[in-house]
Amino acid sequence: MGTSRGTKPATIGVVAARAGASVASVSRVLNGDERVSPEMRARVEAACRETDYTPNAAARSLRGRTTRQISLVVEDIGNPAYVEAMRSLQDLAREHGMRLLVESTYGQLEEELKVMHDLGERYVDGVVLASTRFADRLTRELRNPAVPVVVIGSAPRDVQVDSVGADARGGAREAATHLREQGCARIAMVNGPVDTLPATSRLEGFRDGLGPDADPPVVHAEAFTHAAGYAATTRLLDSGAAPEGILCANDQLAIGTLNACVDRGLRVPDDVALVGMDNSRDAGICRPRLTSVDLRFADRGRLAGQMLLDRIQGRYDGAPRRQSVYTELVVRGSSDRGGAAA
Amino acid sequence: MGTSRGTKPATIGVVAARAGASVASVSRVLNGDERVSPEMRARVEAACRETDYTPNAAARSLRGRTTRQISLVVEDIGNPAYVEAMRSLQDLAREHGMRLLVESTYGQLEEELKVMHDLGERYVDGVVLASTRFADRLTRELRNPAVPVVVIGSAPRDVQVDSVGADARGGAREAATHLREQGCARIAMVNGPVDTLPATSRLEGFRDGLGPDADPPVVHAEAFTHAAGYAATTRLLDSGAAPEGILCANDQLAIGTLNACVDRGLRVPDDVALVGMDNSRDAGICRPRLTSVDLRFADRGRLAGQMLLDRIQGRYDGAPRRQSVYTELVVRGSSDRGGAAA
DNA sequence: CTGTTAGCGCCTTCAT
DNA sequence: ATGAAGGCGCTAACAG
Repeated sequence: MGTSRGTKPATIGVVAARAGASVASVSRVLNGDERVSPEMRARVEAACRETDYTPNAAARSLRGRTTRQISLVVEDIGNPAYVEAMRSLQDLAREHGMRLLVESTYGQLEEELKVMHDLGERYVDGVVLASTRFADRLTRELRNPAVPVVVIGSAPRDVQVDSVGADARGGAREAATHLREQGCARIAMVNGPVDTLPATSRLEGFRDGLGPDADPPVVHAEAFTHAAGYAATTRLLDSGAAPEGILCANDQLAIGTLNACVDRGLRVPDDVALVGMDNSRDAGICRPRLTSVDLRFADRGRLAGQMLLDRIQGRYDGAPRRQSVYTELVVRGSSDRGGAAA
Repeated sequence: MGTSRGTKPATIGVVAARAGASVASVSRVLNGDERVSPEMRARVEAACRETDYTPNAAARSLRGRTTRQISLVVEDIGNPAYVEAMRSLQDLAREHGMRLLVESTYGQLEEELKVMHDLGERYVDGVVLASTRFADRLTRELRNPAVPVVVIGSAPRDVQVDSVGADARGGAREAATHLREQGCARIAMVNGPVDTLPATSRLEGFRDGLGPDADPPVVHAEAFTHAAGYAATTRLLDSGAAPEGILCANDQLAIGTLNACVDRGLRVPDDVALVGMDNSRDAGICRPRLTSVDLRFADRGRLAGQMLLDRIQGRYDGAPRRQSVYTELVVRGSSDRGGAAA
């Protein structure tokens, strides 16, 4: 026979009738308008309770042209770094009575384009975009989005959009330097897919750290995942490189690299020292723990959300702002050949 | 000066004007109604393109009383098992032109209540709920939800709601039996928080597997997290239990347990064999790899989504349906004392 | 095949 | 302090 969901929800009109008031008064009470007598307020509130009234989000959105929803678009929600950004963003949204939608595009340009295009439907008030492959088409799409957009990560220089970057290049440089200081003779890099922005900047930083004369082996993984890191490292080791230190472009790759090394009987950090990037949750759950460059995704998620709210709530309406956070090398056991850290 | 977002989006009215048609015709074209002449269709489509028209989601929702959004409510989005459910659910949603909202409640009853209450706003067409602590109040709330709800996990017997369970008790039993077969003399359990449903059923299964005469040590972690698993295991080992096998109530706890063992110099699986539950991504990223009971969260996410769509799209309107999936023990290195598996 | 129109539920001037 | 009424953008009758 079906559930009792048949009883359709009360509207503001029903509440008004029940309270012997006008819809306007009910609306005022609902929205905390001062200009209502205490008795009226009491009657309306009682009526709301009695009718189990809840405002209709669609009607409010249509009328108020605001949805109280924001969206986070990431490439792969399996990546713990994005999960951290998501979490802080969700907390922020909640503090402001907003909801968070999550779209995972799996690095498919088509998906990202579709998501950005759908923004025209205005089902969200704004978007935080964490994308690694800014193709030309997406760039163009971003020139005039229907709602505010804030990018987490490196936005191309010619794209005019708010962004919260991190000095990944500097972080990679520091990591490479650290590996040298640990006495690693040959240092290699397990990088991300060639066509991604992070791969570019992190490789630059890696080379910065090793100096212009070095010609270090670099392999590119097919994705920023454990499996891809494992496969890429296998290729690297099979090539006979025999590195004493490896910088991985993110922690997921580093975990894959760690496992590849372990499975070959290499001792970490004695035979080979490892450094990852992101300092995500992954870094603490392996043994040895992973040295990693903290790219502060949680902070950046919140910062991005704040910039977005500035736009949404009209507090800021100027030229695109580019924020950048400091990065920090967190040394743990995977690279500590002195023997101090765990 | 601000961006060019000032140009407000075209409505169906301007498209109609531009095409020299009525709004009805435009609406028909938009919705694939057959009863329009090819010329009309062409004109309207051109006008849509020229005006860069995109339908307004709020107006459609208000009119059609459907939002094309569903929501996933989980306790902790940091748990990879939920991430898997989320992923498959998002894929399903996308296939049906729907969007997914994610709410992470961190096990706060207040948050869950609020989320369930907000459903009255009808900002989503339905909800998939993955909750571990069904308090009485939530149970009551669930008695008459504003939109369809499907539960992933064990719904209490007296709650009338669609659900997709897994035979966790049977899985735990199988895991305990497996540990016995591996020759573990003393077997302990690192369980989840006492007041959670999974903790109960998994403990039952664990006891089933060890037999009625056993009185195994059981510690309860404060949460289903790595850190809590580490802490609980430390307590267990400090108590002098010296188990040769440990069943952990989920993979996150198991990772924590693994690290606690490693940090104490215990060899896994030789000194102590470990089994987790969920068979999430975590199980494959540690060394040794984690033996785990597959609770099939990805499958269950999709199944839950399908049951939800059945309700939303009116294909099913009967009594609550309870599905349950089989579980499967996946043996890996952490418990393999024979020496076969990796 | 095409157009006109009512109304989804709400907020907000504008009057009183 | 309260009420009446228009309209947000769209779809689905209903009329022609």
